[in-house]
Amino acid sequence: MAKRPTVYDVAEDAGVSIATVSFAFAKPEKVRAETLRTVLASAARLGYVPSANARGLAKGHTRALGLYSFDYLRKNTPQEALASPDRDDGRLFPLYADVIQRGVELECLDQGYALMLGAGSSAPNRAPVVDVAGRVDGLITFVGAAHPDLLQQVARRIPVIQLGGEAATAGTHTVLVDGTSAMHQLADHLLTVHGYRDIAFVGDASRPEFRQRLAGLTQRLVEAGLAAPPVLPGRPDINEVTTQTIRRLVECDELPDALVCSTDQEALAVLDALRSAGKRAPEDVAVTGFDGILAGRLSEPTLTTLRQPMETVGRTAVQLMTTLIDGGSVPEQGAGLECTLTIGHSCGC
Amino acid sequence: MAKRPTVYDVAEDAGVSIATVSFAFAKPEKVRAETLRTVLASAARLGYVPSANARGLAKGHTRALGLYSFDYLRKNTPQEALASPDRDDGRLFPLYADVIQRGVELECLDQGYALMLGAGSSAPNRAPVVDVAGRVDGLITFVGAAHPDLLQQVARRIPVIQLGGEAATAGTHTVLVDGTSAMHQLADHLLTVHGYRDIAFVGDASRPEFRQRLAGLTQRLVEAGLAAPPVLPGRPDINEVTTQTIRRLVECDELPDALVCSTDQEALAVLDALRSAGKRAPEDVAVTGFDGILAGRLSEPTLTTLRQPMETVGRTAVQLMTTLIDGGSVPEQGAGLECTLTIGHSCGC
DNA sequence: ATGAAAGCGCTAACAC
DNA sequence: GTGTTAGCGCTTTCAT
Repeated sequence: MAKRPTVYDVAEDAGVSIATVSFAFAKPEKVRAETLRTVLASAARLGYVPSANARGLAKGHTRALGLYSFDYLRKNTPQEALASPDRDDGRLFPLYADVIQRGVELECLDQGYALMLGAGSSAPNRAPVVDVAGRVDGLITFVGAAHPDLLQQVARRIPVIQLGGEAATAGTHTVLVDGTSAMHQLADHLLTVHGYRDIAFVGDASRPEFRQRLAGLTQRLVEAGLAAPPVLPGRPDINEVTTQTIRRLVECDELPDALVCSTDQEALAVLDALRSAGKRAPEDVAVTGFDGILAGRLSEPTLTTLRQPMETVGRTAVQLMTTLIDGGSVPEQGAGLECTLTIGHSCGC
Repeated sequence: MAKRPTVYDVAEDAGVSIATVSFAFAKPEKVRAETLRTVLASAARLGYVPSANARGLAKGHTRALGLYSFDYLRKNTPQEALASPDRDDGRLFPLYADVIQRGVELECLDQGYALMLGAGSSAPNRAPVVDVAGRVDGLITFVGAAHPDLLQQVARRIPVIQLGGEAATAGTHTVLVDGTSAMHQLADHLLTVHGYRDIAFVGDASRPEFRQRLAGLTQRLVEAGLAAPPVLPGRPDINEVTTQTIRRLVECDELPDALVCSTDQEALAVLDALRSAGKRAPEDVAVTGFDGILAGRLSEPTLTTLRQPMETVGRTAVQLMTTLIDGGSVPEQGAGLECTLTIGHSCGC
């Protein structure tokens, strides 16, 4: 890495000015063929690689998009066997966020944008979200991955799109998934097909998707003349919490007809917890998830869940972003993308 | 995105110099508490986000790594049913490269680096690999994803590490996987446990991993007094090629005892092709793969394969890279990482 | 068609 | 502790 050659080096070597070197790369047609050859030859020989930093600085944009995600979503949480022997450690893969990310990657590729990945906590202090924001023309982030204040700050500089949640931070755009109507479908299935009446909700109230999903469920239960579902604590990232919840339920012999979980990860944790508590799903209690991750189709029993159009979410975000960057305007919240009720064995079907 | 505030704006607003603003962020302890508060307040109010481009330019590095991969590996190739209903389209996921990428991502996160993703063809012309190379402190690339000449050029500027292949381009480092000894294991299994004698190899000779794997197999066959295996054309990215190959074999009634495929994707394609030709594995012919992707564990029959430590490959690359960036030195080719023989049903077990 | 020169936003000496 | 200033490497008028 001795000396990174610059335009100056190339210019000198080729016996032209730096402007010509620049043009040779940017607008080859504006340079005489002869000169062009000389310059390109020098560049190749010297091993010239243009600095995207300098270019970005000069042009005011970088042709790169940023994707910011939770760090805890990406950490490895030890899990049960089905948790992919495919991996060196225990984390389930691919998770919800992984598939969305894939959509983002693919669409960036298609649109000719580079993608900068970053992740971190949602702590309000010097967060890395600003770090990635400073490098790109637009920032896509999972709802809740970064502190709203920070995002709002970033949004004054570049377009910001939040993924998969409801409600946007001011100045920010959102790709919506219709969690409410999705839950309606599930509730209808549980109520009508299975005739369950005693239904509880398991989830982490601090997660952004929680409220909407719970609301959707509650709505249908109430419409059916039932009480709002009890909410049991669970945390997709800390199985222990879920385990405690289930143990308590089992010890008090208070298992409901069905445990509707806020996410698939949560549901899988519930399935594990039930198993170790000596109970079975769906015989002793029905269990459902939300998201439609791969692991849910491999679990025993297979998970009844609401499958989100994950890749589409990612691709849509990038499409909105490029529109925004090109000066176009898009509604702050697009129509919510639809989820698909996917029936597995865990609901009793 | 009206006006992206800069250090100048913040400085003016806070009534200090730009140097103080810079210090406030870089070395808060070198600034009087009072001043610090003022500056930070102004920055927050103005929505100041430091430009990583400018910073990178000034400091000479970016704290970002680049990962460059095949575009065709990431495109969607329509596949058979098992090809993951989890997805919006037909591509298998996660593939070999996806899991390695995950390892890279995770390790970057751990080390505090941002990750820039890029992909493209291996065409020698204005390739995007240079584009991502220009933005980062180090470039990790899949063997064969970028043209060697280009890589060599890039390597004069920043450290370059190639993934998963043998042989490095000059000036480049490599994370090796020991494909040869892996193939030995498989060959021994096929030869000893199953007693197969008539073994053929299926793969794309233009792919970098091809040679090593074929060599490993050939070696053992020859040692066992057999002829070198015939090589049948297949291309992991174009099922049609594999289909043709299998059809021809079946029509001529020349199916060998076993078809050793260069990759899992190839093996899955072979399985499909056999099925549509009315033949079955492992009854009519044994089939094996290489890589250990998820889809191979979900296929029918499950695939006997050599599982690469994919996540470890990715993490190792990042570790080498940071060592290199910090001025350390590492051997051009580390010891090859070991693969694990994973027995499925496709070999007849 | 090519060159000269003025920034782009930030960091890092070096002064004060 | 804070301000001045000279770059970092490239793009881009504006001349020539």
